[in-house]
Order: sequence, then C-alpha cells, then structure tokens
Amino acid sequence: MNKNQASPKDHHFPWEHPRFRSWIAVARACQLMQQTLTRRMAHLDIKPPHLDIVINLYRFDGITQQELARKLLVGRSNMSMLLPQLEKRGLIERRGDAKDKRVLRLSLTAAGRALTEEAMEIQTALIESSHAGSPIEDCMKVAESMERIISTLLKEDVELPDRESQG
Amino acid sequence: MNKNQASPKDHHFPWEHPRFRSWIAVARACQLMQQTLTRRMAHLDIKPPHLDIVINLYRFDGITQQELARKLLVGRSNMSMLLPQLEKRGLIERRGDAKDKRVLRLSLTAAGRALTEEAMEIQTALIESSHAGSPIEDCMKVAESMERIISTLLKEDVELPDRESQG
DNA sequence: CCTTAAATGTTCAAGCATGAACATAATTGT
DNA sequence: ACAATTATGTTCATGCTTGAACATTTAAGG
Repeated sequence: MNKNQASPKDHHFPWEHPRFRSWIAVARACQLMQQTLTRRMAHLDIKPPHLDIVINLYRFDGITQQELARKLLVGRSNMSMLLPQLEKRGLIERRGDAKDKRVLRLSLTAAGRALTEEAMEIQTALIESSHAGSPIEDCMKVAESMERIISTLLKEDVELPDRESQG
Repeated sequence: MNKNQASPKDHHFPWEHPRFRSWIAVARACQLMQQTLTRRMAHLDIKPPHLDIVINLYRFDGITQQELARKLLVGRSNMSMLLPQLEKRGLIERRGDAKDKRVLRLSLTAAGRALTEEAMEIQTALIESSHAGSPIEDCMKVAESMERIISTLLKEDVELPDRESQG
C-alpha cells in the first residue's frame, strides 16, 4: 500500500528514497537560511519578504504590483498588504500609470535604494559564507537541478485562482 | 559601497554572483514545491506543516514536543498551536511521561498512520515527478551541498532564544 | 535541604500569506 | 456603441509562525 507508485526501487519508506532525502535537505537548508537572514537583517527592520520586494524593484524599476507578485510567486493580495507599509516608511513610491489607470508602478526612493544595497550585502555575505569552500561548479549543478524542478512545477501548475504562473 | 565585501570577483550586483543566482533558484523551487504540495494534499485537509509533524511521528514514535520542534527547526510554541488540532482530529495522541512530568510524548493513532501514508505517497510522487529525468547522481550532489550549508548555518547559529540548534 | 538555574509546554499579541469577494478599468465580441 | 470578459488592485477572515512572558517540573550548587 505504500510502494506501488513513484518507487521504481523497493524502498519501503519515503525517507529511504534518495530523492526524498535530498529534497528534505533542500527544504531544511532553505528554512535555516531564511531564519538566519531574518536575524541578520533585524537591525534594518526588514524581513525576507520585504527584501525580495526591494531587490526586484532595484532590478526592475517601474514594475507593476501584479508583475512583482508573479516574480515572487505570491498572490496579489500579499503585495497589497506589504507595499503600503514600505511606502509609509518612505522606501518605495507607487505611481499610477497614465496609459492604464488600473496599474500602480513601483519604484525605490533614494532611501529605499540605500537600504536595499545594505541588505543585499548582508544576504550575499550570508550566502557566500554558508557555501564555505564548496566549488563553484557544485553551485552551478545545483542551480541546473533547481531550474529543472521549477520549470516542471510551473508547467503542471496551470489553472489556479489568483496565481497564473510567472514569466 | 556595494562591492567591498563578500565579492572576491567584481560582480557589481548580487544577482550576477553565481552562488546568489543559484540560491535564488533553490528558494523558488522550495516555494513552488510547497505550494504544489499544499494543493495536492488539500483533499486530506492537511498542509505541509502538519505533514512534517506526522512524518516525524511516523518515524520516531514517542518523541516529545521539544524534540519534534527541534527536528522541524520551529519554535516550541508552534507545536503547542498545531498539535492540539491534530489531537482533536484523532490523528495523534499525547501522553504524559511518567519519569518526567514536564514532557508530553507523541504518537500516531491508526487513523493518523493511515493518513500519513496516504500523504507521504502524494509527496513522494510529487518529488519524483518534479525531478523528472534528472539522474540520481545529481540528486546526491545536491544533497551534499545542502547538508554542508545546513551544518554551516547550524554552527554559526548559536545563542538564540527559544531555538537551540537541533541534534 | 534549599536556593538557583535550566528545561518543557502554554498562552498571547503581532506579522505574514492565502483565497474569496469586491470595485474599477481595459479589452474583446457582436 | 454596448455587453461580456478579462485584468489589476483592495479588503477581509482565516491560518501559520514567531518571540516574549508565564507556570510547572527537574537538575545543579552550596
């Protein structure tokens, strides 16, 4: 009853599957990285979700809330909750588009840009140090594996409300 | 101001660092996997956090709440919130320890075990299918990389309240 | 023994994320 | 032009997660 599917070899329990064990490690690493990053950025008063936002604004000035939500793989309502906070703190600006009166175009203020650079340094330093001594080729192989997984999951992930796969 | 640290090579922006790009892919893959798993398990009325719990109870019968929290890298208060729900649903049991009157020892009921097996099959199938066609060696290399990162992060992660690194 | 420190579990307020329902604006079809 | 559909953003109720404060129990030090 627990090995007639998804198990070409006869591993009785999921945690005996190499892929399963491997994925658990990926998930735990992610979790730990997020928690550590949260603590390291605490003094800037931003958390990973905010960092994801400002980094994307740093790269893609004038992006809309919907585009941003798609890049971050979150719902639009999430952006509607978080962006006003960042706006009140003077880190970002939201300006209506002249051509399309529905959309709000986002950009960083000078203060937001400065904060983003500071936070990105913390994140980069953490990533570099936690990969301590791993050859860069390992990293590339990891990236390839993950991107394969991402595109697989995005493909079979059609037809859901309020989230329509990203570009 | 944005490249005097953590950057041996002269990549001007974080997203030009191979390790940074690679890590973003890891994080996104995790996020997508969780979202997809959430949808696939919706009919069982359990979410990834509950699955993590019951799988560990499946493996480690009689574990305490504290030990469980450490394995899952979450706070004790989290367990205090989630476990009573599962208990009310008749999926787990909590029994006080005779020797140490502080601890509650956890175990699955028959219904909980059945549900866990069903959910594990879904998760295993999802993991297998999302790795579609990736050789098993790639998986092993990913696992190695992630475990290195985990141990690095756990080492430098001493001294924090309510979370004391796991065993 | 008795005081102090540590460990385990609970409660609470706050913040993040979600999906549904809604309002407005743009696009398409006729 | 008009109706129907789609797209963008907001609001709301719900649920997960956290960290602090607390109570109880155990362990350690004099």
